[in-house]
Amino acid sequence: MTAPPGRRERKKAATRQKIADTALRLFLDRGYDPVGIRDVAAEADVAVTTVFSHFASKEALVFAQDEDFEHRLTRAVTDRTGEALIPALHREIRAMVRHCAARERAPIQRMIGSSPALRTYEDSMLLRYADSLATAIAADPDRTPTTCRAIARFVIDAYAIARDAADPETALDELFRMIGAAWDALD
Amino acid sequence: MTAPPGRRERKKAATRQKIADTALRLFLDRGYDPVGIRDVAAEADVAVTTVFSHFASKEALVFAQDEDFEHRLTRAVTDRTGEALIPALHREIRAMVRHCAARERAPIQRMIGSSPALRTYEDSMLLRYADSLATAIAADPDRTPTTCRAIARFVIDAYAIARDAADPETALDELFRMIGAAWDALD
DNA sequence: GACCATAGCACTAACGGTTAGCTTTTCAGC
DNA sequence: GCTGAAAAGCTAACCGTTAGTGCTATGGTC
Repeated sequence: MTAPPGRRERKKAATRQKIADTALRLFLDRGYDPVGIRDVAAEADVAVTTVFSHFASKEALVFAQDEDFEHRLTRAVTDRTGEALIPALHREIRAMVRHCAARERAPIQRMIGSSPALRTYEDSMLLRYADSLATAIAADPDRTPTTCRAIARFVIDAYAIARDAADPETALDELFRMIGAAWDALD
Repeated sequence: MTAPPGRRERKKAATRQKIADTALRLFLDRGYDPVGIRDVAAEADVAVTTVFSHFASKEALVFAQDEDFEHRLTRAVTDRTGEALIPALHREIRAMVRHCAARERAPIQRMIGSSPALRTYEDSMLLRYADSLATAIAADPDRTPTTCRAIARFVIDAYAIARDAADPETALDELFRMIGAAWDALD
């Protein structure tokens, strides 16, 4: 994908990574709210403006690694060969749920759950994913825009609900049974 | 409900109303972003801290009137006598969509639509409504928590999607056909 | 190898939403 | 009227975020 990264881009990526790592370390160590942007910048040895040139907001620092979720979701729709839409999405969402339930993610999830700002940010992030997903689904000309938006949001809902459930995978199966029924009701 | 309001509470309510009215007037007049909290406070002739003692944030000023939506939704579930769940919710959401599509609301909707901060705030507000609604639905012991949360979020999705559709009422009918199918799939 | 356009970063200073700390006013009940 | 508490006020700050400006290193071009 990136044949000759070039020194400049490598340095840029390194700076970005250093900022993200430092921020996550400080957040997990002292808590999200008590650590200020100025603290992160000082610890990463960059200027405050540099932090904001790499990340749009303080909350974005926490979700720096989750940015490919959006692409994975849309590719799960566009790249499928013959497979039906709902099962493909089911599979992808299951992988995402598993990834977030990994043991190493537990402290991060706890931090997100205990900060209203982070929760709100994640919710709006997921809504943006739903919009992208709806666009991808709408490539099928048989479905109305309303239907596509609905399925997209239902799928995102399923992710959010299953992740917080006691038994995520079982809950996800149940949720996708509902989504499948909703999808099939459009004849 | 509130037998003797009392002078103190009347004055408090009046102050709150004055702040909300002033804010909405200034926002619609000069735009949401350009008008600061200090402008609103000065124009309403109160202190900045008084504004924040009545409203949790600047965005909340815009949605001061929509606070009974949450109660209307939960009551639509708890107060129904024999009526099935989904039709009752369909009726209530239709009323809410109609209310928001009223001619007098157009400038406000336009303002909300053109401000990312307001859009995000409304989205998180709707998610809170979904949580309340899920709790109300969960009063029926036959349904799992996961199912209740799913239906609640689907219903809120339907509201959000229908409101932005070209033909809101037709879209809402289609969306509730999907929700009904999802609901019936749980046997 | 020298030259230049540009991207990345730094620094200062500010803006705007939000809150803390504390005083003053206003109402309700005795 | 007196008192305790709620409401409102004032000041001053905190913190995320941005504008403005300039410096430096890098990559492409001659």
